[in-house]
Amino acid sequence: MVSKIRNSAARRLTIQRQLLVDGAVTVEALARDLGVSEATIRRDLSVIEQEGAIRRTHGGAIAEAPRGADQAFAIREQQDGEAKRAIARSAMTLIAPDQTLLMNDGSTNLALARELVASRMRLTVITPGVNIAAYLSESPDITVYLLGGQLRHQTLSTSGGFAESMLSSFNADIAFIAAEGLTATSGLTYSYEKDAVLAAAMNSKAKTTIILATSRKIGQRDRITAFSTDAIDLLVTDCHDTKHLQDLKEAGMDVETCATDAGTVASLPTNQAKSR
Amino acid sequence: MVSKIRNSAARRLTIQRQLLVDGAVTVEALARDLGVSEATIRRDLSVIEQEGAIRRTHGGAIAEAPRGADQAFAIREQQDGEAKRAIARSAMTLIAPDQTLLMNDGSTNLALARELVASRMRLTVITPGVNIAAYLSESPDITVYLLGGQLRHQTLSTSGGFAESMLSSFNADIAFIAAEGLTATSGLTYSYEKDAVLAAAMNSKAKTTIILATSRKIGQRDRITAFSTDAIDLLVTDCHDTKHLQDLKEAGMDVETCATDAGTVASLPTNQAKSR
DNA sequence: TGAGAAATGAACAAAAACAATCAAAATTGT
DNA sequence: ACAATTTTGATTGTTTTTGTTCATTTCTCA
Repeated sequence: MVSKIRNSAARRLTIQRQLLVDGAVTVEALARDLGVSEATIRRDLSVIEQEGAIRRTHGGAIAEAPRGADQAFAIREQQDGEAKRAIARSAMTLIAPDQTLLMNDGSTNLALARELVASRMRLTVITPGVNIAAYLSESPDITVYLLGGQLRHQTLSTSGGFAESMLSSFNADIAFIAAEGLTATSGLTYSYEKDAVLAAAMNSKAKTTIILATSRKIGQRDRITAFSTDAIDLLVTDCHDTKHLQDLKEAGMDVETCATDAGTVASLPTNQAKSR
Repeated sequence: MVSKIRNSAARRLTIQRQLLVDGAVTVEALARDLGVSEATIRRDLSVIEQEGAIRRTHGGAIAEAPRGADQAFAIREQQDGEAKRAIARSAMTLIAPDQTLLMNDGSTNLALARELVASRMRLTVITPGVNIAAYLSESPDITVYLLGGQLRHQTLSTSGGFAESMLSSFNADIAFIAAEGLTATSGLTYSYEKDAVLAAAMNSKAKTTIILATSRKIGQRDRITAFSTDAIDLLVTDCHDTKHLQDLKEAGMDVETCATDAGTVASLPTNQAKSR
């Protein structure tokens, strides 16, 4: 789908970028997307491997786990990368220039961050996610406020009283909230209390609340409910499971489903996903 | 598409602009779009390369300072890395387990963060620096509080009212403050107002204030003074310039100088992983 | 565990891009 | 307007990159 890239260095940068985003690439997909032969891709991967930062595998390559301060820059979606991109692109249509957005932590919101930067829109974003904030701050068009608080190293995001108190100063147009679980009866749920509390606070500080959830999250119910479905203005998802969607619609929720362009990242090599 | 540009300087500007936007260009496309021969484009690229900012490649060129996600791969090796490590190791001797530390942004404090993680000491650290916080959060022994606020992309650190107000809740044992400039008469100085204000706030919230400064910073005076020398409990530096040090000592400051020579480094058993 | 499929690396030939050179065209200074 | 200088485009031989083929290795799954 990407235009043919005939510049070897630029092509390698493209590969590295995709590795950052998806964490893994396949020789086959790269050769198809970049319009070159698989041999060329293999040679590229070898070069990139020399420079560190990736590890070659059969069928492709995976990004090395970023260490130390570089974690903050690593934009990576472990799974459903294509679905998350599709959701993010769909969500982009809801955003107007000069708006103020809230975004909580989560890989779907990372995907949205990429689209925000690409859009060159002037925006203000408030987020507890360190990697979302670091990514967004690279754009001269986006003003980023990072919510303070204790840093959880698993997610590299802040939460707790400091974050909530700082959040209370803001008034946003849209809150983009990435779900951990969403059901018609239990609403939006998380497995950590502080995530749920912060999500609820975000909901109350934005005119519009939009939930982003891959099909994996729909029907999932975690321990703590952040808020119920009637607080949700819109759900953007790639889920096409009619049963679940029907339930959610009957709970009074608007739902926007987006197509994930099939074929693209159809088959990632299976054995390498859990490398650490 | 583009009308034929007959002015070489204007054409080069067009090329540079496209490099800025797209990150990469190809000789073929430029020759077609600008209506000149490929040889001309190659000459243009060579000229632009001389001025820096781009790197020539087969097939075209790419922007030298890769933007966006690519920065993650380019871990900038910092100036005076050896001196900063030596200062950080020296500062480590001043820290006891279970203390609460304040650390402002700056590469010397990043070096200190490495030592903190390596030490396996139980600590609490409060910092506005995103990369310092991300680095420290790797350690299970360190509790990290990230100060909230607007994120400056040059330094990837927060500052401003939110950070100060959050900071006011903490009471720390030691504030490690990385200097931008330090002189006996003007005290600790910064080029940005908000950095200076935050440094002053840190000073007031810690029992002990320790300044970390490489020799490059000593004698340097920037626009804004954070606080004067009498607020400083100790200066840790690699500077051996007797004149400057004498001035600072006369201003009532304790000074600890550390050796940076390779010999000293070898004798110390710090085997930090230096992971890359 | 083993057969079959997929992916890999090496070798080589084709294609693309390159630098160097030189002459034509354009620009500049007088 | 004219000569000097710079810029440009075409041609050449050379270098780099790419695609293809094929023997070998690795993976899959029955």
